[in-house]
Amino acid sequence: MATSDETTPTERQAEVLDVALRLLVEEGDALTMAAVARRASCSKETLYKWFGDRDGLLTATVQWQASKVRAGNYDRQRLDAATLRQSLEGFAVNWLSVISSTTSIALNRIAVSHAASGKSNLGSIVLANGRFAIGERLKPLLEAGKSAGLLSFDDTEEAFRTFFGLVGRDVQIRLLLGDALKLSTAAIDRDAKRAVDQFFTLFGAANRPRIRSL
Amino acid sequence: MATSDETTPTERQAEVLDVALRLLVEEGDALTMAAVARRASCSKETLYKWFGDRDGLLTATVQWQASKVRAGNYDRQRLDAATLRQSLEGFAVNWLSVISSTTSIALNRIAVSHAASGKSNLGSIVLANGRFAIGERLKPLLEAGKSAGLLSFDDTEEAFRTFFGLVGRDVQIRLLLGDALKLSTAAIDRDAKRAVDQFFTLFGAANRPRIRSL
DNA sequence: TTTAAACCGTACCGTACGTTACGGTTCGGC
DNA sequence: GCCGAACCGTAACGTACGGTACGGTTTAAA
Repeated sequence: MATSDETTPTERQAEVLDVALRLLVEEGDALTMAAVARRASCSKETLYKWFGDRDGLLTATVQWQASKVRAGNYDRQRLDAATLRQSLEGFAVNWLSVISSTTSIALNRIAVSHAASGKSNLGSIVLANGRFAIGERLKPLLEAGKSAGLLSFDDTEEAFRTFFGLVGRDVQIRLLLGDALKLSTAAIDRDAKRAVDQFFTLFGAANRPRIRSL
Repeated sequence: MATSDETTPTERQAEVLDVALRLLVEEGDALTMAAVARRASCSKETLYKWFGDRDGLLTATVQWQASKVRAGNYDRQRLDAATLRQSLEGFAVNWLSVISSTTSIALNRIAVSHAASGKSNLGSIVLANGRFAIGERLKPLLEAGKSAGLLSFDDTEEAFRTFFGLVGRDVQIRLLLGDALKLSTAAIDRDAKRAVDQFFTLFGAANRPRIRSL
């Protein structure tokens, strides 16, 4: 399940991976080894030496992007209602920003295509660094909120999945399918607040806040 | 935006499209014209005559599947709370069943891949017959619920998108990325009820029901 | 200065597949 | 029974691209 044996690339390799990433965003799966070599000013022979084959290059590229995104966990000291709300909004803003970025869209598309023929594990890599990574980072916060008497739920995983749904809604599938949905940072902030409000309405403990009106 | 000029296929063409559909589910985008011809016992020449090129065949196949799925709209007479809840649960069950079906997964994957290179409009077709079709069918029900004093919201579209998020959560993206998520009909029923409960908690009018506990 | 490894650029090979061409067969209309 | 349209099966063409080979160049250690 973990993203195993991803050895950190050298500086030159990182350059190549950045080129591959850019090309992946521009051309999607139509990316060719020749194009990467040309743009990165390296030989195809080197590409094959470093990454084995095309799948290896794609895998390394996806992992390279993932390694750039890992955000630090929120530490939870002095967790009051305001802090919890703020942290949740932070997660929501971050997630919406990620899934609406051209990079995420391109990578998810590649991973989805490859998940079809099971010929590589790009799907699990993206899943592990996206949906599941954010889950593992968010769940401690939810449980802290529960311990602090701010939230109420039985199953942390279920609570998280609902949060996930309230935040993402139809955004990711629409973007993946090519809908020209535009998310300004203002819209993202608004959506994040709305999602957190709704989450508190559903899972806020005892004295239900209802601060903002819908 | 509409799925234009989809002329209904002849019986023989429908056979071929069914073969293509089956092949698409089995092999994803690795489907070849030769494979379709072989399996459908028709000549490649005929395929090209009927569908123009590979993209034409894929497009026709996606539209063919879409034409099979169109469900009738729910008519809303005597709309009380129980009926509304039941209708919403019906929508949720239906939607979860669709997105977790192998056919939907395969078609969405194809559409996502093709949306990358913008070389066809499979993405918009799938979107129009999935996310947007269900939206157009559900929104009248939501508005009827509002008129009947059972629901309370300002923006129907926003209310629908929240419903969409509560129902689908992380299911579709996980399945598209190859996660081995299994949804039994029992689990679908449970999820549908949970989503509708949550929806009523968020948008139920005035005297908030809270029938089921979470 | 020599030398070997790493690497660049380019040419080359093999193959898969979209697309076209064509001979043979079926079938409905006359 | 004759004809042409539609269609089947197969063969052939062209090309794009993954993968390999190789000569020339840089780099750095000995």
